[in-house]
Amino acid sequence: MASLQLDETDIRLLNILQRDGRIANTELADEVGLTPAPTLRRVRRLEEAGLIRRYVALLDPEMIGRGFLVMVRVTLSGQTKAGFETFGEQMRRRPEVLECYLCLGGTDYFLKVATRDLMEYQRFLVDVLAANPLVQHTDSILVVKQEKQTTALPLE
Amino acid sequence: MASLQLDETDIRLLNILQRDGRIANTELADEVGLTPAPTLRRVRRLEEAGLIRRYVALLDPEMIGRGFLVMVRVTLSGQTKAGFETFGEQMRRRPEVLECYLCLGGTDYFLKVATRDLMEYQRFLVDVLAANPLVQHTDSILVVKQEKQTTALPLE
DNA sequence: TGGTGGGCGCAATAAGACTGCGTCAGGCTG
DNA sequence: CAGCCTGACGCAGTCTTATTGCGCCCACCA
Repeated sequence: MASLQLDETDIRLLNILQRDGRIANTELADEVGLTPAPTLRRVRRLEEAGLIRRYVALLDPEMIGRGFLVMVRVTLSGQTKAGFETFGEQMRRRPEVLECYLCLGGTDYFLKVATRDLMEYQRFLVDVLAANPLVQHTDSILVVKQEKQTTALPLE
Repeated sequence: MASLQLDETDIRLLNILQRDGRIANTELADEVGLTPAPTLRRVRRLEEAGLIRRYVALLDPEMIGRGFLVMVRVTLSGQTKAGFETFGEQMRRRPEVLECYLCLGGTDYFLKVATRDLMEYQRFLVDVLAANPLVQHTDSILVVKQEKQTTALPLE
């Protein structure tokens, strides 16, 4: 895939869209100093190239009962291919697991889990992780305060 | 704030918008079986209540040179209020730090860092964390594979 | 210096976003 | 039980955006 040459304007478009994914094209055009037509063509080009992967709405975790955030380090009992595949698939199915990474560095898997509160997390820990024969050990890191949380990737 | 009663339709709207934040209101209306007018009114209500916090574009990390992901556990040298505030502020300013949490569980801070590659991460580790007098110890967990990564929170 | 490709703005059309208004169903009150 | 009130829906009309064809211009190449 051609890595797609990005100019100054493309970068500004991407930064704006990372901040406000639903901005009207006309306003987007104003902000970058172009007319709507070429602005839209640029955005479409970025979407089609796959550089813009998708647009999403971000909800308030507190308001929907997902304000309790925990980072979990998981060590599997054996490092087998089937074990890895199974565990990954299991996590993919769990709605409270927002992120699941296979890792290096003394930990097999790393999870970001969102629940309503400690009690609900405890249930997840006991019923899903501890009860899982693939899991040998876990280490839960409870989030007390979110200093920073962004989906916007820095460009250049 | 009234916790805002959500019915079946609201939940469907939220799930759709978490998946596609830029869907046209007319199409959204079709998907939930309403006409565009009340659909738009519901969405506005969810936005104004703060339940929908914002809309964003998600970019492809690989394509913009941010494909190398590391989870970092950071222990500060002293647990002082000023130290915590300073460190949090410093991380907020670093573009490669996507997330920064103050934590319980044997770790003071937890970071999610995105760089181009190992070399760039190493620079961050050495120049930003190791060189920081507030930092006593760090533990880097390199992500090898992303099994799951979503911004969509499960509803009810 | 004429040829060429890429990207821009213009302008017209189609599509979607908004909003005022009348209607209807459910819950509550006299 | 009938009338009242509230909330939410769909209809229509208006206004704003999105989308696309087209001609123009500039930079680069031969």
